[in-house]
Amino acid sequence: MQPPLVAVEHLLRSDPFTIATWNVNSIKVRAEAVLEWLKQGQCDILLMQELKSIDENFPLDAFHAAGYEVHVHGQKTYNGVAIASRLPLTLRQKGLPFLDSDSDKDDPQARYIEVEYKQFIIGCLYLPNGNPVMTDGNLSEKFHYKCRWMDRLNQHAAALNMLNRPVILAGDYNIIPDAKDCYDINAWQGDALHHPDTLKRWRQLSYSGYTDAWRALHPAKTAYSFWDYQGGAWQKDNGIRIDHFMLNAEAADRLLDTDIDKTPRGKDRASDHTPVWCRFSENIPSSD
DNA sequence: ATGCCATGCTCCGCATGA
Repeated sequence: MQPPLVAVEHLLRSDPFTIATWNVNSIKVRAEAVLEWLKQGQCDILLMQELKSIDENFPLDAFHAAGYEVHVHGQKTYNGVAIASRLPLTLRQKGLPFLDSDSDKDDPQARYIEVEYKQFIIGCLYLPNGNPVMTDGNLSEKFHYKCRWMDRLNQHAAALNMLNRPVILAGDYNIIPDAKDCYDINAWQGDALHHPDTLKRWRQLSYSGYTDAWRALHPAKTAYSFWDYQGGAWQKDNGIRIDHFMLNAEAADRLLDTDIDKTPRGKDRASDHTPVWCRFSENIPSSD
């Protein structure tokens, strides 16, 4: 009589859950579309970037009414990140730690927010674009900032990985990892999204133990998460894959599935990005 | 090399994005 009870108990203890990341390009303009997408009921935790809003103007009431609590790290006009969740989260921090070599330990750009759900640590990030790479024959301040920001992310990712907990670092990385992640990589050679200096830092994140979840489960596929508003990029499918889930080993072991939901990008007044999601099991799935 | 398109802010042109 015991075995069926044990099996049921196991299911109750390890509910799978889904995290998505979506650069919404203004929460004010996109709130309705985001809530409509959440209403489908498949997303438990949504990581958002490019709110372009201060904390006070985030449409909290509408998210609460839909059953989601929200942690916001906003900023006027630019950047801004938030995490909406129908599972109970604890806020860990807003902003990334600085490097010892950073002379200025201040950064007004709201690009990182981190929470935990049970044993999972979840970071939501909006990595700087970094273009133009050059100004007046020298590497630009914007490109330099992107490289420094990636150094800060990598340092923080390595520190989190020491905790022996599942770590999920997801968001708009503004990195095209490979030719397969682009309609025409030649058009992007030397761009800040596919530049030797930023690709090197992207690889450093892999070397320190983090895996690109979507690429791991779709090794030979081409799919995109961003299509420019300009030049009919969506209609021509001139996209790039720049929104990523990077998972440490403990998180990768719990990954059940991942994909990109193209549907929102095809709607009226869409963001130029579309959601990418990952489904996780709370415990490491056993093969028996 | 740049515009294309979209967004926010201070205004009706500019900065930013990728």
